[in-house]
Amino acid sequence: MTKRKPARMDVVTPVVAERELRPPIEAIRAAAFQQFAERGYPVVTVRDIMKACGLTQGALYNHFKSKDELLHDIIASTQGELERVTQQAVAGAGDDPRAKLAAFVRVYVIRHCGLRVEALVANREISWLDPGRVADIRRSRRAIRDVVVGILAQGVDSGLFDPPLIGDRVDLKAIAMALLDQWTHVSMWYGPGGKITEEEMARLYADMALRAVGARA
Amino acid sequence: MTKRKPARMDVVTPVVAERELRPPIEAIRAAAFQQFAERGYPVVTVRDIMKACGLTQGALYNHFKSKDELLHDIIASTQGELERVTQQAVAGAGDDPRAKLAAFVRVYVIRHCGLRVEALVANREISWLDPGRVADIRRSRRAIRDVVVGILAQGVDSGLFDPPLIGDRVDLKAIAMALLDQWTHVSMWYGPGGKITEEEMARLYADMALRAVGARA
DNA sequence: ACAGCCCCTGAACGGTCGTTCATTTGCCGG
DNA sequence: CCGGCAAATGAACGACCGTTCAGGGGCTGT
Repeated sequence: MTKRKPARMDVVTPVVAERELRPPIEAIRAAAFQQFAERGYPVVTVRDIMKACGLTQGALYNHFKSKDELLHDIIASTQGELERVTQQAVAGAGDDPRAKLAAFVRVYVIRHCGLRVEALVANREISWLDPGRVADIRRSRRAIRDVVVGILAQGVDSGLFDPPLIGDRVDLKAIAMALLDQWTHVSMWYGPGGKITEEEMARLYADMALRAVGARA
Repeated sequence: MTKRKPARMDVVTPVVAERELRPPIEAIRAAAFQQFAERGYPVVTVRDIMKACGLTQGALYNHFKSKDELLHDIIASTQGELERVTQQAVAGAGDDPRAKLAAFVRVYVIRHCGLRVEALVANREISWLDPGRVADIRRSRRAIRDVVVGILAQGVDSGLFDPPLIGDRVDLKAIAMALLDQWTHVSMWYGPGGKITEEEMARLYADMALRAVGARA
């Protein structure tokens, strides 16, 4: 409702107005994020996004080449940060693969509880991307999976993990996929309103994972 | 390419032509199924679906009231059958909750490996449905979850399961959700081309589930 | 043989989409 | 104070959407 003049107001920008995402490009990103998460990329129109941040349709194209580029921008930054924080968590967890796995799960699950919106967008909306643009997202996802596979492999080699077999072989990739599916999709049903805190969720999922891979007590 | 006359051909319909899904309504369902799975409900047009089964746009409305009703028809039948086969599997597994859980996982996972398309549609496309139409789908999903919760509760009561705690309480609903997420999303990455058979997948997932809930050997 | 009916056709409708663009706005350095 | 420029406007464009409907077979029962 409040008309939004281009807004320069003062040399000292009021602190309250800080939260209004001053660079319009950030406002667009934020608005698109929320709308994509709530309703899905194909049904959210450029007009929707721009109205949500007090601009008109045409202004989008001063900042992004297309609606598609906007989505890619959003997903890529989210995915990149996920890759970064998980690798960092594992690196800071010492040598024990059990601690590494627990640290990974904790960061991953908490992130998917708290940033439900981002997780949802990144996981559900990739398919709308140009084939060319989706490649680097898939690469990042494979990289994250390989971190898990690496932890599992170390655990098996050191005799600390005793994962279930397929026939007479272990398929660490399949196990990693199964676990990641489980962790990723907390974002689909966890609500901060419930009785369980994010920290409790993280612990529950870590427990289940350690049990599933047969971690020694 | 091949023009498709209304096709009645003979009293004895050739066996080869059997596979062409004679009742057009079935052809529409099948075509819609595949297209929704591959590209997603909002971007698949009525014209796409009808062209895929050799008809024109308008013919859809001889069989369905709207595109929305078509999606609901597809999802509801898939979901209903899933509910049926899982309940049946549990009922035929005897009294031991470990056997019940294993039987449930087996049916559920194999179904999601083999009917990847259906599973994908049912799980990804509900959000496009009218709010009114989605209610019974959600009910069915809750029913399936409650079957799992029931099995877990029986296992805990009988001392055969020792699931991870949240604080000092068990939250069987959260555990059931976590497991179901894991089982559901095999449809997102399992490919029949790989080295693992559906049966092996089922066994792997059952193993992981039994471990996760702390089933006694 | 003919009526009746089911079903398909394909043009048409009203809307909305992503995107473009000429025009206007308001800030900035000098 | 002014010229330049980044950025917003909002009308316009062409395409395509879901849906409707008048018209036209070919089948079936009598």
